[in-house]
Amino acid sequence: MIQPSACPSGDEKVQLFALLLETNARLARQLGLELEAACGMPLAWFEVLLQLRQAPEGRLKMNQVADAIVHSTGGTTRLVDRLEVAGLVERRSCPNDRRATYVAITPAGDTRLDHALAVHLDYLERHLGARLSGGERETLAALLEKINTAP
Amino acid sequence: MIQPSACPSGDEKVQLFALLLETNARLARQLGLELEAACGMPLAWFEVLLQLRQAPEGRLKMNQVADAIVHSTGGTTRLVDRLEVAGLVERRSCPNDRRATYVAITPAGDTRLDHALAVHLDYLERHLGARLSGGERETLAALLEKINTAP
DNA sequence: GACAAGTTATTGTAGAAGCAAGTATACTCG
DNA sequence: CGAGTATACTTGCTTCTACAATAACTTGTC
Repeated sequence: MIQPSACPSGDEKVQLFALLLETNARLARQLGLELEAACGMPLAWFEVLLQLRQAPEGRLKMNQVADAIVHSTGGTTRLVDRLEVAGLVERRSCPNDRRATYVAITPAGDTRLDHALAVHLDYLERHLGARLSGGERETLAALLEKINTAP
Repeated sequence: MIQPSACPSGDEKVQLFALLLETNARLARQLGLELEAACGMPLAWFEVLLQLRQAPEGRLKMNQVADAIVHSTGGTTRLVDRLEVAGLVERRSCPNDRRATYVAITPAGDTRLDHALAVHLDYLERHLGARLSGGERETLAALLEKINTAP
């Protein structure tokens, strides 16, 4: 034990949190670099496209995108702007609610996402697949889900 | 299953990765807000101070700080600049290697860190403590360690 | 000892994200 | 119906971070 018990910086939860932060940062950084190098696509773009593909009809409202990727709405507006300029995504008006706008993945976006997914899967195989068994990955997913449940 | 098997976006590892990203982003954002509100301290400052306290003699070299918090060295230079202006940290020359500079936590930094840790522990109790058992936290930590091991 | 190659930190510049304010649309209730 | 409130997005501004180039120093080799 590095720190005496009077000092809470050695607390088990503190360590766990720090570990989570670090693991995530390393994975995200590495994947981001590989994605950028291989596809010219920032990780944030990939996240958006993936969320759109998984959504019913391949589209989400702006605020749903923001929530899914945990960005502010302002940041999401600009992010979608860039994706739209790149032609990977398009805005569509929402007939029921004229305040809202849908973000839909385009065919070009679909193609680019396939390419990015190939890179991503290769990356995951090397990092998650090689280091964790299938059972371990399931366990990890279950634990993260538990943390992620709304308060 | 939402997507047919031909589409790898539903792949188990892809989902796991997305979940990791999301969980981390939510926790970091929430903690960052609470820390900022209660202590006027950004999460990045907290991370640096915590790493310094845990280091032997309460100091690290710049590049060790950068690695520990997963920042670029350029970004770390500026981050330490701000911490130094705030008086929470100080730079010290390294006698053995005059290229390197130590970053050491100051008494003021120690005090602020204690305050921030109180907020942090309260936060962790609510989010990790309440949602995961001690055994689950251990398991999670072990799995993250496995991922985190260098290639 | 001196040159080459590698390491460590800083700086210039650009891009991305957040917050807060602003605009437009929808909902609620008297 | 109309005033007031809530929601959805955008925009202005600021801050933070990364990348690349640079400067200072160390190490290895001849």
